[in-house]
Amino acid sequence: MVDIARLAGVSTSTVSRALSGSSLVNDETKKRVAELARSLNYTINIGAQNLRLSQNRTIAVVIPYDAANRQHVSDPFFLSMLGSLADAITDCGYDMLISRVDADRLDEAAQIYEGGRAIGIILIGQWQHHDQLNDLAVRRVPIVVWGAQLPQQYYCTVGSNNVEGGKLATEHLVSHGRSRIVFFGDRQLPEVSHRYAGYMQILENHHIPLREELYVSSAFTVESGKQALHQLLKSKIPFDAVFACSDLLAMTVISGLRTEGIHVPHDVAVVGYDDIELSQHFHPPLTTVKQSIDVAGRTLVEALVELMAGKAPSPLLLPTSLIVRSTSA
Amino acid sequence: MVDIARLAGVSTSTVSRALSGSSLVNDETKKRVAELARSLNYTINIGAQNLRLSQNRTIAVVIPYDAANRQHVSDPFFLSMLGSLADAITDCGYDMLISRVDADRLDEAAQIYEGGRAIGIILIGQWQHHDQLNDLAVRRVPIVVWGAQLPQQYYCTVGSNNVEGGKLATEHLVSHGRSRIVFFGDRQLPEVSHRYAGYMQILENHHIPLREELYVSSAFTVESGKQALHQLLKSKIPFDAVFACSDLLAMTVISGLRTEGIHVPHDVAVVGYDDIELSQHFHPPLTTVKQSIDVAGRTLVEALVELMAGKAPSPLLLPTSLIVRSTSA
DNA sequence: GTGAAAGCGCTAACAT
DNA sequence: ATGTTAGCGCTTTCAC
Repeated sequence: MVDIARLAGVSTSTVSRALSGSSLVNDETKKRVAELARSLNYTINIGAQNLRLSQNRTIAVVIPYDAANRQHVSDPFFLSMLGSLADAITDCGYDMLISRVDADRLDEAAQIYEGGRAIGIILIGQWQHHDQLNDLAVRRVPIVVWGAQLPQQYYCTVGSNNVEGGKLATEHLVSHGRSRIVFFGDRQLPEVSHRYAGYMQILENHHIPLREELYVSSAFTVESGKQALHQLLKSKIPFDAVFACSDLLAMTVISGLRTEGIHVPHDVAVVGYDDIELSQHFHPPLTTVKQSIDVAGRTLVEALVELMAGKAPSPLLLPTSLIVRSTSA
Repeated sequence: MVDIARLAGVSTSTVSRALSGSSLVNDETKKRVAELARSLNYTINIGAQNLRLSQNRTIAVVIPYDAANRQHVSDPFFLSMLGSLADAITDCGYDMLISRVDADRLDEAAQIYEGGRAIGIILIGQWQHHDQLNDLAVRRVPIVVWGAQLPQQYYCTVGSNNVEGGKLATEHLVSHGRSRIVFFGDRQLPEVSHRYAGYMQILENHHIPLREELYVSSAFTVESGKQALHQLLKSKIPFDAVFACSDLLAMTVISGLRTEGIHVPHDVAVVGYDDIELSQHFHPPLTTVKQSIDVAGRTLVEALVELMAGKAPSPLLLPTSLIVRSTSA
């Protein structure tokens, strides 16, 4: 900037004003400065500008990871969420910083905000870290979490209506005459526990006994899904349907069943969750509970913007819908 | 920082030194400062620190978008790349900024660097923007591009060996007795054109005539794939195999063929490209050319780090391998 | 319409 | 072992 000022024969103040389009500066000077800047490939230093203005246009997206398995992001739904957020954040004129933090040290996420790295945080992956998230909210860190709404919650969540999703899937299976429905997922996770609540409710409505042995715990990975299915088959517990907590898990289950000669949907009906793009191309095309990823991304950003504006957005529940295809008919 | 200094009864310099673990400061003072900082939830302001030290630990990942279709990131391979980069960048101790820029204004990417927003750029999506990328390199912007190595190239690329990939797929199909192999993709794109070159070469080796009508142009989207397949089927051109330029496209093709009563692999063999996670769970499990996403992410980051260190890393070609499953047997 | 000067939050000589 | 001072690149009062 000093260089431009020297070359243009004006002061840095004038250059600054010219570049920001201030009306106080002579049009001719403006033009001269603009040209000089272009020819020197000069761009304003955002860090310095931010410092001076005490401002910032960066939103951080935090993805916690388990220090134990240190597994990387691979679930298609999460990945799509990243894509959706990239678009939504860009569209709102913000920059997007991606940060992975140790799930046991979520408070580190606060430093991104408190250190001025970003003006707000979107966290994907609520897992079991309710208390840590509450701590963040109490510290007044502007944070919006993708996940389930829980009692005693001080932070803002955006998530799909998991109870409804659980009901939709279960009702559909029951209405097709299935009664031994395996619930496939990890109900320790808030979102999954809500889906399980929906599942239980529908069973109760239809006076179908809830069987603990039909609950199969599995994390959101292919590996975990394979193992869980293996256990289930080995146990010889009879079942005629599976409600899987993600499409990835549903596809894993269907593949596994197929290699055992069990036919989907004839022997076992399967319903997934998420409606990732590939689900419609799977064979058989997957019946699933749709969470709209586009809406999710936009809503998360909107909620965060509100929060940063000093308002207190209430937790948001996005509608889910059942997409009936061929794995359940 | 001023506050802490006042409360600790020392100067800001001492606080700064204490916080950075300088050996010049009394252990007792250090402890006092550290405690104060913790209790106030104080974190150093990275922006100011960067400004003062003229440093920066941020790497930008740029994803160009077509202003025309403004379609968002949705290809599973790209998305996985994002995940892989997030891990690789984090592991190297850098922050990751995601930025979408208009594909026709790639020079805007330079501002991310020149404006001090990031110290280096990884660009995913070379498309047809060879010249713009060269301009960036000439401007000495540290940039590494995921894509194909082209003649007259001044920027550094990392990409899989697309010629080899094309050969692998085609050789495999030919060796299974297929001779009317549809090439499914957009050969305007550098990476795809290399795959096409490999495809042509193998046909020539086997004295199989190259037929222009077996080239089917399709972008990397489901929609585009559906349409292209529709055109192909309508044209009644006979074919006994398809080499699709992404797994997503391959799955789209297989679904489309199935609804027409065409059996894969009996009537038509299909080979995809990428080996995304879902390919093994597809039915039938997809034969495909694997690009290792983990290696890709790490390699991109390594190349960029070298580049930033002032070295001139040569374009890198990652090996590909054929994963034979059931769509081609 | 333009310049001089102060300061955003931090660090590193240079004192002491 | 600690304080004083200057300055990273920018914007903005306040003068003129």
